[in-house]
Amino acid sequence: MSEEIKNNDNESNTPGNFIKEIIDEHNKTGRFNKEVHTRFPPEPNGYLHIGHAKSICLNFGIAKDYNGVTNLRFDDTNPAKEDIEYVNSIQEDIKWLGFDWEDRLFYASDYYDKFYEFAVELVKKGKAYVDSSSADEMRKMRGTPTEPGTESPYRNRSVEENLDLLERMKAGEFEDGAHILRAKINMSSPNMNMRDPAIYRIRKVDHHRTGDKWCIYPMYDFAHGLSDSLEGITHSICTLEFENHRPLYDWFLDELDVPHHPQQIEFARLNLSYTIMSKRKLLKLVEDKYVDGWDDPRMPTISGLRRRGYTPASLRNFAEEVGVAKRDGVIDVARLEFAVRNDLNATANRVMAVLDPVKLVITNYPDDQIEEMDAVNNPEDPEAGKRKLPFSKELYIERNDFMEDPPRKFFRLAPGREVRLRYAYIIKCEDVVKDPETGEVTEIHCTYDPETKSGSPNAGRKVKGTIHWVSAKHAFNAEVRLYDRLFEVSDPSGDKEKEFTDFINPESLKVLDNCKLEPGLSNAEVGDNFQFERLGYFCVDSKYSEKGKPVFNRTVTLRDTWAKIAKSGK
RNA sequence: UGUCCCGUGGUGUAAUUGGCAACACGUCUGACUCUGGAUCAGAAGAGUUCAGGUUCGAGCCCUGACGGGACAACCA
Repeated sequence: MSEEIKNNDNESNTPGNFIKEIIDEHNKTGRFNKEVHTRFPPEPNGYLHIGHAKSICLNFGIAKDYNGVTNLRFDDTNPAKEDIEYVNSIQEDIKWLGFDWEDRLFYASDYYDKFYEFAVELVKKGKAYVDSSSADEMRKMRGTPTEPGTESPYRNRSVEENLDLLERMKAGEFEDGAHILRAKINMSSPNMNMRDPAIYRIRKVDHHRTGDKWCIYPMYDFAHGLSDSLEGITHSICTLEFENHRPLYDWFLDELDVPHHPQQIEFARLNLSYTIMSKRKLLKLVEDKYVDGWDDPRMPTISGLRRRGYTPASLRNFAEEVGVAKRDGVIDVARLEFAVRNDLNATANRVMAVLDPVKLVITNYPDDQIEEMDAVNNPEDPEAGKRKLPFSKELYIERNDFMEDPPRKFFRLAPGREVRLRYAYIIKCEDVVKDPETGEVTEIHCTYDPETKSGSPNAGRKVKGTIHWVSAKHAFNAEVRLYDRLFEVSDPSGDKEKEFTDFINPESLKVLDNCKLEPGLSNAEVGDNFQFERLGYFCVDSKYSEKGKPVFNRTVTLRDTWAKIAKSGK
């Protein structure tokens, strides 16, 4: 009996954060007499990344917490940078993440007519003017953060003249940059954003939605708050760098005759160690071919993470775990890796895969005998059932599961030692065959103990190690791609002397083309996730796989305490 | 030399709105184990940037310092 938790209907019941405090306060005072309404407002100028995922989870999550709704709105006010390709990929990524904007898909460009009317209203109120200074002149007149700006010589044009000029700007009479519409606020404001910011600029380019209808386009600061207002957004959540823009956001809504004034709230964007998030830099990685496109499995893009094998749930849980605050910080990628492991551990079927094979011969096993061994698909999930694994005299095992001269704490195979072959027998290493030239081990000869078959009554004998294997004659040969962190330093942008590309991890991708997998894996399909026992989680690559010939990507390794011991040298 | 924001274990978030700091990741033990995975049990680790003040009592309020960040696109 624990029904003591009291809950206001309009109060959240998930862990607190500063945004919820603000919303709770609004609900208490009745600032908005409507449900919580948020929006996710990407500019369609690139692919979404894990940082956007945080924002998506936040916006949709907060709304859901309060029984509200969320819009998807493309902030498409700069046609020069935007493209339909991005509006499509963005929608795909949000859906894949598991969020639904239902019928609330909007574009800032839907409001271009209204924006123009608002601009006219501003001009008529004497709150905006057309400036004919060049961009360069304007920059000089803007001053610096510590010095006030100076007023433009065009600042006091009459309303009539401004109206006329604005109309002719719209009509296409002027070239790009000839004139610009500015808000008339305060050139000596300590907040640079208030020094007569631009509202409309001339851009004679086609827009991916409105075509050539417009040649003047609104600026973000003008368009964003108005879009929010028109859509009835209550809480407009954005990142910290817009903090100084809030007075301007509010100014437009105060000056203009709008029915509704949303609250802008800023939070700290996601920073991940060993990861780059800047769109410009991600673009460089793609353009200069450091990676294999926006969806390269090493990219922090949602499409990259998807191809890497990350699940939507793992990303959502990650976003939930890292929380939200105003303090800027860096999240360790290890947490993202934890999130996938955690999800995949519960859901991914286990399979046997030998990535770096060396042949193992069981000398006392009958030449042509084949046994079917029972293997559990997922010990975490009884529903997942069992499967049969063919076992025979010649097997492949992982090269690094054998050492001729093992260090302390090495529990695996070595001359004279016993290990268990998972789901099969205990074997003992009797001999090693080497290439006379290179000295490389080419075959390991073992004997098996027939009494120790997995599942049999006498199987109980304990040995120190268990290793995985694949029957040589049944093995499915496949390509496996081992991905690791793209950068070898925690903060690739932290060194002023060097380019971030100087820190690319040369081992971030290893392609292995002679991997021996259990036969059933030949049927694996895109979207399947597996745990290769003792190695890590792998998925079927969506780009290089062919029917019947899947290529596998390593999503993340298993936690590996042996690697840690080996590395520490003890 | 301006304005705004931020400052809690290694990292990230909490702290019933003023009642002697909790959770997660990471780290380290140990148990268990046919995955050196998972699981289980436990440990170490902050007295909340600093200094004053208000208060019976401050991480929460006030003042000042210090530290970090944002702002000078006709980008978003």
